Amino acid sequence: MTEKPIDNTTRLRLLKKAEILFAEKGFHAVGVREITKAAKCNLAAVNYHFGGKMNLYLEVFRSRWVPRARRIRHSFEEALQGQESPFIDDVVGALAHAFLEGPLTDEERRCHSQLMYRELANPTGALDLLAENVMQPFFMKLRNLLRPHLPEAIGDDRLLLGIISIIAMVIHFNFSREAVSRLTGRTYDPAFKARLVEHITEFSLKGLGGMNQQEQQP
Amino acid sequence: MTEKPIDNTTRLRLLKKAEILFAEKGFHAVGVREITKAAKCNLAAVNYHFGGKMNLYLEVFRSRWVPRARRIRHSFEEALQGQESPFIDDVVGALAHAFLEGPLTDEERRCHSQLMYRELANPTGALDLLAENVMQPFFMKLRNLLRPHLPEAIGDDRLLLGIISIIAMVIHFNFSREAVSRLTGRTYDPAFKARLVEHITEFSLKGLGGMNQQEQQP
DNA sequence: TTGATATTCAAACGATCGTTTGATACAAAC
DNA sequence: GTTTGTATCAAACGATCGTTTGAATATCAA
Repeated sequence: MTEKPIDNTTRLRLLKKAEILFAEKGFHAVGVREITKAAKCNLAAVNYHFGGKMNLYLEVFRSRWVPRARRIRHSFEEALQGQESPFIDDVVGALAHAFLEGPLTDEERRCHSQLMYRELANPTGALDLLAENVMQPFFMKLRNLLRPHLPEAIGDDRLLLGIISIIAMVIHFNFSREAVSRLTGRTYDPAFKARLVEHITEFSLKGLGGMNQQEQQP
Repeated sequence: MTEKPIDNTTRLRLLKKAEILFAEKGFHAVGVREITKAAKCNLAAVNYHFGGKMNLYLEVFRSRWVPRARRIRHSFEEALQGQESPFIDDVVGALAHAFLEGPLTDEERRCHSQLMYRELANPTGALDLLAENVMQPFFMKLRNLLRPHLPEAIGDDRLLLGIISIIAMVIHFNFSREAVSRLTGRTYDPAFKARLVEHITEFSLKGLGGMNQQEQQP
């Protein structure tokens, strides 16, 4: 399957609507009837085109989520274009920007992070796909970018924890929007998002950079 | 309902098993039959004692999740015992400790964070309960604790973002254990948890403290 | 023991789930 | 026109869902 880039309309409509619904409600909370109704096609279309609800779910990740993750990563790398060994603040800034503002529309971003977090919370097999093909390589890339600018005393594990922390913030501010909005009293308009990027960059920069001022690990 | 602290065994067994299953699989993915089978009672017991699956779910949060959140908070405040105005690193350290090591067993902690994150991802009405009665007051408490030690130039919003970032790390390291383990190659044994507490404290401390060295917000 | 109340149980309820079926419409190839 | 293969459709499938029912059982005061 997935030999050619078929732009079958029904198939594509199903993927688009399914992605939105899966992101909004989660795999189990969405019915096939709800998806096909949203995609304006027949109930049997899911089984005809994908061979089942679960396969549709996996295909959403394969053909929609992963490419979008690549777009984010490209945006990140483009922001660092040319620089072979960019400064830390450039790296962190580009990272926060790519995720919170980046190349995606707001709807896409919401969809994207919701799908990922649901999969983190409820691994269904798609997690393996994400972890191995997207997250792992990205983390390694980040480590290699940050490594040259940090004291050698900072072990790889230490650096890795720092990176995970940054990602944790990016994810959290992206994902728990409702909680964040409730606490800060602000909506996710461009101004607030810019504010968040600034904050994450600042906070992470200090958090990372300050690590060498601490006493060495025994 | 919930007039007296009845220790009805069936009721309690249902709550305990339901909590574990809801945490593991999420509300929609768990059936009433699965719960009653785990609790070794009749299928109709859920409706008899709680009046429905959803009410059971809400009661899990009311009578199990919230009290545990209180225990965490008590542990946090106890770690700062006596000190009217503790240092920042004490506050942050106590915070990370309370969540990652704290008073809960490992199973309880897993259960606790999974339930919360599922509710953040899929608000079902329990979120209101959590946000208003637990999260909001806790965040205000943190703000008041940290405020005296930070330059006045740091606005409340800035401080709030910092706190949210810390919580984001705590949640993330607690919640996405599988992903973290995969990336770091370490299991969540006591040594690694202590390492995480140390890291979060360090990272947050620098992140917070460094904020005043940045240029002022226009 | 009796009567009243609270709890448990097997069985079935209607609704909805994901999936399958077989007929039908439509296209290009022969 | 006929054939062949793809796509869509209404309808129904069996399974499972949360919930209800009514009888059986346990508990305990009078």
